[in-house]
Amino acid sequence: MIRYSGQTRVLVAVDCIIFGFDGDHLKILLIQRGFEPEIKKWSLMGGFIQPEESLDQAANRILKQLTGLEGVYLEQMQAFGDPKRDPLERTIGIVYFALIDIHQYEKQISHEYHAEWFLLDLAPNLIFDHAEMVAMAKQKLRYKAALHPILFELLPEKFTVPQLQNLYEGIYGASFDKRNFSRKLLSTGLLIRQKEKDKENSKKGAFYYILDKERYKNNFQAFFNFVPNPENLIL
Amino acid sequence: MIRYSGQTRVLVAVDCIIFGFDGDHLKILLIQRGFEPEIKKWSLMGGFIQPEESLDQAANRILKQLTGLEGVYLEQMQAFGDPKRDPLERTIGIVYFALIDIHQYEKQISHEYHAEWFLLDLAPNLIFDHAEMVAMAKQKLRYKAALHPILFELLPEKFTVPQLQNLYEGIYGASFDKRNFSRKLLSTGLLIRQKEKDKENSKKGAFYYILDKERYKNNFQAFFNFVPNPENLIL
DNA sequence: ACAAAAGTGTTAGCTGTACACCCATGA
DNA sequence: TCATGGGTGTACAGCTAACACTTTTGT
Repeated sequence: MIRYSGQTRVLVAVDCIIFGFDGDHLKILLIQRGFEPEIKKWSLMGGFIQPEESLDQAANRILKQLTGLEGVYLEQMQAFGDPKRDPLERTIGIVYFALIDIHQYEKQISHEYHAEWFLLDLAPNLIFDHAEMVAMAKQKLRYKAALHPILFELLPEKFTVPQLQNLYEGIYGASFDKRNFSRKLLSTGLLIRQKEKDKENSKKGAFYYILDKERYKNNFQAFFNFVPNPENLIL
Repeated sequence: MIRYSGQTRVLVAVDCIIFGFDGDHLKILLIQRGFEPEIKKWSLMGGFIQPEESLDQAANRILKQLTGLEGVYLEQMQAFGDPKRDPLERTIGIVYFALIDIHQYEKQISHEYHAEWFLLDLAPNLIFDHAEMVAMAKQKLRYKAALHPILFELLPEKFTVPQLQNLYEGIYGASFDKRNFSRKLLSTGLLIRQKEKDKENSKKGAFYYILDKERYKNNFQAFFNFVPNPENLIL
């Protein structure tokens, strides 16, 4: 087979930043690396790209290996290519970030990787440049969530407005007026109120809502303004 | 040297989408590919990553090779990794997009690559998946320019408000009210009016402005709303 | 009865947008 | 003097944000 001559070939790894929300805090799922170098240190879940798979396929495969989940929100973020980022051998790292329902994950967890959820702001030291990747993903999530309705991906199918508000408040480290929040949210027309209430978090109970998937798809690219005074936030 | 065993190494190419604005239309700079496969076909400017350079360095090198320019706006966009995207050998393509002042380029052009500017919507057929890359870059540019003041990068140091409005109108294929446009723009405080006027495009002449670089840096991450009715645009 | 969280309505200020006229100049 | 493009002000509508009270129910 003819190939390009005189060029260096390198490893390409796909790393996944997996976000989850436990009801109070935003978390990321980390694993203990199973091979040298840096064995046993905390790391993002990743893997080398295989000969016959695309980048998206690799990311989905890696996510499934760890969480058992398929069809979740997964987006390519950025490629990292410092020549020294992996001390053993040059590796280009292509980072994806995923938003999953943390409770779904708990049902299907694979224990093979010694994975653990960490509070986003209290994560342990990570190998290589993974901390930089996580920092960028956090920025990106804030940025994107301010404009597009992606945070639903972190919640179960049925969720309440106060839960969603908690999530936004957690992500932006700010508190929003609940009347304005609820009005803005419901005015998108993306939510369908259910008959049942969530009685776990209050005596009165809060109505469950589900996403109107059709409208969600159609409205995804529209600009929203889910965060009051976005110019005051550090993105 | 110890290496990761049993893994496939692949080529990594960096491809640059170079945008320019001729005063009326948004254009991209394409080259005629100089080697097989697909020799002589139109292509983005690209090159394989070298052993000791980072991705950003590679992109800057490639941009400089073609245009002679340094220090221009350059942003990593997306990695493309379909296993069959290059028929000769598997190659991961990492795409950057650059915004340059087309007139600067003309001063420093390298003729080595048979480069030509094409109207964005009338570009020729491109090799591999380059057309997909360009389509994505166009979307991304529209998206980003609606929120951040990046289009200055396409203009000379001194520019007029009508020029800038032309640029926005070209990019969004829409026409904006000049009173509202000018007010919105000047209210950002990013522009400093000069004493001279551009007399080339009108008898009365239009004041030149320059960017307040300090404020530009500080305000870059703030949200703007440069495009009226953004929800009507297809991004 | 009381504590705790859910749910809802009004107003004032601001921002976005529509719209029309005068100005400066070269031909 | 006229045609061309540059520059500006105002008014209305819609949105954002600030703000407080009632409802429900478990204990």
